[in-house]
Amino acid sequence: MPHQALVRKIEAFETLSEDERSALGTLCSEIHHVGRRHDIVSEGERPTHVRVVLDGWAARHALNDDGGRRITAFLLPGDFCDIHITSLAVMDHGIVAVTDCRVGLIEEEAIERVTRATPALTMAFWRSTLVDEAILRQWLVSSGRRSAYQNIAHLLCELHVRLCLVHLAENDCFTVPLTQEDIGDAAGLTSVHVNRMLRELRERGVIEIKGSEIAIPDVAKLRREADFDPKYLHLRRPDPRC
Amino acid sequence: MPHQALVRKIEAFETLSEDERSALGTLCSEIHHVGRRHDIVSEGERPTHVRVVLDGWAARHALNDDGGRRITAFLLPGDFCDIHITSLAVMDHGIVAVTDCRVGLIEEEAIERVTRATPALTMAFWRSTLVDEAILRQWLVSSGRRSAYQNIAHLLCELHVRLCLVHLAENDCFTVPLTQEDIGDAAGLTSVHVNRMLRELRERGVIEIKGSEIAIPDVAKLRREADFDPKYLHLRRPDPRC
DNA sequence: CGGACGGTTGACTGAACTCAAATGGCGTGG
DNA sequence: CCACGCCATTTGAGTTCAGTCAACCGTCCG
Repeated sequence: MPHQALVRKIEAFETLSEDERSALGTLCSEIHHVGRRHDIVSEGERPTHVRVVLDGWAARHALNDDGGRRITAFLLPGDFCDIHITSLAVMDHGIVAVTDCRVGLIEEEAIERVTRATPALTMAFWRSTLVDEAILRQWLVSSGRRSAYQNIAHLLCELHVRLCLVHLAENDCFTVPLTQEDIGDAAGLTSVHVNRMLRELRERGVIEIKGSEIAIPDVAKLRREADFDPKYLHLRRPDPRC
Repeated sequence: MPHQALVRKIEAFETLSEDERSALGTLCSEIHHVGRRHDIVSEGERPTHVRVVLDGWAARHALNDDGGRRITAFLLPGDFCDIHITSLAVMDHGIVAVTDCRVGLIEEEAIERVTRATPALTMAFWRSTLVDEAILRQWLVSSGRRSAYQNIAHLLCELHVRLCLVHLAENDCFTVPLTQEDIGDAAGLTSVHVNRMLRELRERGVIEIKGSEIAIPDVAKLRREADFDPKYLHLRRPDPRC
């Protein structure tokens, strides 16, 4: 089952036939392994392939001139790096492996071939990019108009749903292989303040942390406190687990 | 010249033939006028057309539960509302007219027809959505990793370039029909603090404000202070004016 | 065993927010 | 043409949330 996550992610948006599922399986022409903290795509690079994360976590990030780093997206198993990036432009930011990753490389024309053949996949790819944008917008709301506490709570809610989609969250419990520094760079906070907010989340009983495992004892409560409404993730059906 | 801005915007990304330019002219099936502060597309709506701003300014915005408002994008003349939105999903945010607007409505199949016929336009549309995403990422960097002063300076730099593209900035001077409240909602700040930062920008001599007219006496200096690098806007050619 | 890395905590600082009041421009209607 | 109200801008004073700096701890791994 090499592309399990990819199929599951796409099926969050569109029901696929057996043929369409196997079409997805033929997409990757090559598979790379990228070690933790190494670049999957570097800033300034001109990508020749579309990439998809098959295993592990990655992060888009931009650096600013006074040494600051901002993570602008997390890529989970099943997520495309940039489905329309090929031959278009130079990367204005980098994508780095947060954990060791298995990354699939897709020929540009393979995407065209598959989408021409199966409109459902075209739809699913489009919707997937629309959702990526919606996530960016929610991060903006979190950054400027939510408290640090809500910001992090909202991020956890988002990760919870997205991990659910690819079966990486069982019983509202999942692995978050991020350092508090990573979370801070994603939320626009310092790692010290992330630590304080995580403590508060623990003390208020809305999350439980053991190492990099996070459990959410009361999903509704966390979502209420986070001002989280999963609508923006545009899931196909209201999955009872998500 | 009804769609001047649209042609100019697209030509920032791809050189067009006369045929392609006139193909753009046939896109809109209908033109609406939307008054200032009225919705162009409302949250919860299921759009049946793609929309393009032909005249005036609009803003994407999301509201959160404690009354906060966050603008996540400004739409300038020539900008599409959402080129892939049709029939895909319910809007998870609204688009509001910042000034009186002329908005073009485009049938979904008109987009398909035009892009099938002219690959250059397909390219240009894709690149345009990639740039929209890049702008979102830069706003995230501004929000969490730049000072309020830099945040606003960066926004002004962005608007300057984008207005240049559609010939709405002559001699580094342009109209910004935003209230300080609007700017605050876009930058993730309060209008009071926006006011203070604008004063500082004025006092430091990097901008001049007269009503809603803004002049930038020294573009390089403003960009240096803002940590602004226009690379992320992926312009086709380094236009000396931008 | 020792060093590196990540997490945790405390004391202090400061940037941005809040609240409040005053100012100024502009359109409308008397 | 003035008076009025509305809206946006401007400024000050006080507050607070998140950042900074620094120390310490725990654990993993070479």
